[in-house]
Amino acid sequence: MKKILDLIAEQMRAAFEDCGYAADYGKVTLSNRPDLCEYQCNGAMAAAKAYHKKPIDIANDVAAALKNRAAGNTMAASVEAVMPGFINLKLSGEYLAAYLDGMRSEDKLGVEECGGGATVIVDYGGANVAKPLHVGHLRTAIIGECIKRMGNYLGYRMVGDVHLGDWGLQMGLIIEELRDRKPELPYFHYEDKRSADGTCAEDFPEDDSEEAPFTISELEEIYPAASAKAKEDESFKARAQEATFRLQNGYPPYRAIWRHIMNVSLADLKKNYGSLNVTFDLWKGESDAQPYIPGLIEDLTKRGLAYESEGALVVDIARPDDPKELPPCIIRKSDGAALYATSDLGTILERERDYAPSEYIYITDKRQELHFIQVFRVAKKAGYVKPETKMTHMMCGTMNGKDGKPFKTRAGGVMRLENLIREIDEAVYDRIMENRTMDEEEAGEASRIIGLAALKYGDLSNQVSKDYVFDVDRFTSFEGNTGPYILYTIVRIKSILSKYEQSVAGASLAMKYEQGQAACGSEAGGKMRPAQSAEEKALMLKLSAYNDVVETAFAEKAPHRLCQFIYELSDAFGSFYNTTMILKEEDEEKKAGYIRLIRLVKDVLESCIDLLGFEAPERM
RNA sequence: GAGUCUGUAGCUCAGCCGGAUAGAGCAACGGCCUUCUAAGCCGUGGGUCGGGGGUUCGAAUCCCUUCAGGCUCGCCA
Repeated sequence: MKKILDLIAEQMRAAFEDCGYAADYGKVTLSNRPDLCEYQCNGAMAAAKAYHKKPIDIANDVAAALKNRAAGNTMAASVEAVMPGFINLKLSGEYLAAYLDGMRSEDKLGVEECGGGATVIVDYGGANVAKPLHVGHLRTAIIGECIKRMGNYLGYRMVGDVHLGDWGLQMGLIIEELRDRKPELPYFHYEDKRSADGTCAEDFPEDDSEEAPFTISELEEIYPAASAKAKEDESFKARAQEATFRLQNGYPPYRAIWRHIMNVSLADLKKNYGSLNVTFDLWKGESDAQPYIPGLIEDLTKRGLAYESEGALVVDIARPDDPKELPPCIIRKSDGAALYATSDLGTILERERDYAPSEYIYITDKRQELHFIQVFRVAKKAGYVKPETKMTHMMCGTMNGKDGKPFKTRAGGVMRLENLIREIDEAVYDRIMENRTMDEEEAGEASRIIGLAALKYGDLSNQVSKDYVFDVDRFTSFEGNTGPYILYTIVRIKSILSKYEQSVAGASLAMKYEQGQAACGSEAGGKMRPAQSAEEKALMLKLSAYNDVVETAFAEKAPHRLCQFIYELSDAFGSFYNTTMILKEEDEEKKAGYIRLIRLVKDVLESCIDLLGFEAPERM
């Protein structure tokens, strides 16, 4: 469906042309003075200078022309020119009701699929293997999931990749720490067995079926211990580097350990991301890029793009118009090892081969800005990515505590994601139990759903690029502009709808037998009615902006716009609900109209929270 | 030092490709439940949009300058 603002603007542009002005001045926006009008056009003031006329004269002319045109259709209820030159417009109730009927009849409630099936890679998550997810992973996961869902909804083919950190020194550290702790493990007796009988008796199965001889809890404890040890113990660090080197060169026992670590860690990561309602299409990692790296380096070197500098192999990426000269991108360290940028470039080669996406979206902490400038420029310069392919780096602000500094636990450590989630769920649970009569099981289930909404909405309602204050107390207080408030709105609507359906079902049981499914929700076939009150009109106007909001939120990569919209929609519903007794309405046709309206509100809200990545409970 | 981002009510944030009286929420205060979930609704108070200059009919929004804070600045990821 066309966006309602565009439909109005079409008329407005035509009206400007009717009066001999350029159509461009006919831009229409939502009114910022709801007390005066619903939509406004400021074009007359902009046109005043170009045409050497008084703004109000132009506005008057155009308003008259618009009324003239409007005679042939039902769009506007009122059009007026106001000093100094605003053109104010109110929509007719019939027109608005018909527009909402259009939304009701479409699968996506009026949202057009503008994506055309174009493939977009979304690289978010960035979890490290064998390390627990912590709050630093929260934003990118939540935002990435939302971007992916919005894109899919709009008809893009979004491919989400977690892109694990699975190939660095951390693996060597774990291997050596494991050797110190459990020297009896077969990985560390590969040569013994081999020399004993001359064959690889203790070869390690290539499949991943064999159970790993350690648990995720052990791994999570091993890594920090090993990391600390490496800082103090040079020989340990050297061993870890050697182990890393051997792993990367395919030493079978270490490959086996690596696979086992991956299995254990992946299962845990999937569980944790799952509890956030975050899923990935691809569970690729840095290790998958390794096969591309030798060819990459050879290619860049052969073509003269990469050269030796201070012992490292680098590619220049500076441009003359940069405000500051940017350092070159290092693709091979002086010790010969590849690094972050190399791995990301290798990954791009693989993605070009497998997907040839029309856009890349990387979602990371903003501190990685320089890294992605470098990688993007090298990829474009070398022609690995087509010039027209968009490469976007969404830079997330930091999640701070109430003190304005990066979020920490009370003890001062890094907060594990699962602990954070548990803390929120428990706060929600307490809240439910103190206010509501709900059995413990249902409350437990509800607290997970509501807690996730509180967490995600609290994050997504802030601008992506800005730092924001994460305040558990505030997020779990659930008043005002919060996720639970949105859920509460949905739950209240659901409650009314189910009561209505019960009454309809009771009244028309006989009819139901005859007409099959038609009886229940018999209001569905009817038409939306023009608003009967200011509150109802405001609610309908807000609803009509849905397709515009979704499109804008994705185009601007701005989930907070979606949050703002559903808050305003919930707010408009709240006012309507408070002034209109829906089920007590005696006029059945009027009541059915209310039901049609609030059902659409519910559908839009549910659709939005699905895009944001959470859901509503049945009761709360 | 250079680059970059941020600065809006006591607190947390919208608004920023120029438009009418700068908006919400929290906190404070006052109303509204024998009526569809009061996690709600209605209302009151609260602002030199960091400061200064400029462009414009018109600036929180654009430009310059200044102050304060964050982040980044070649071999970590």
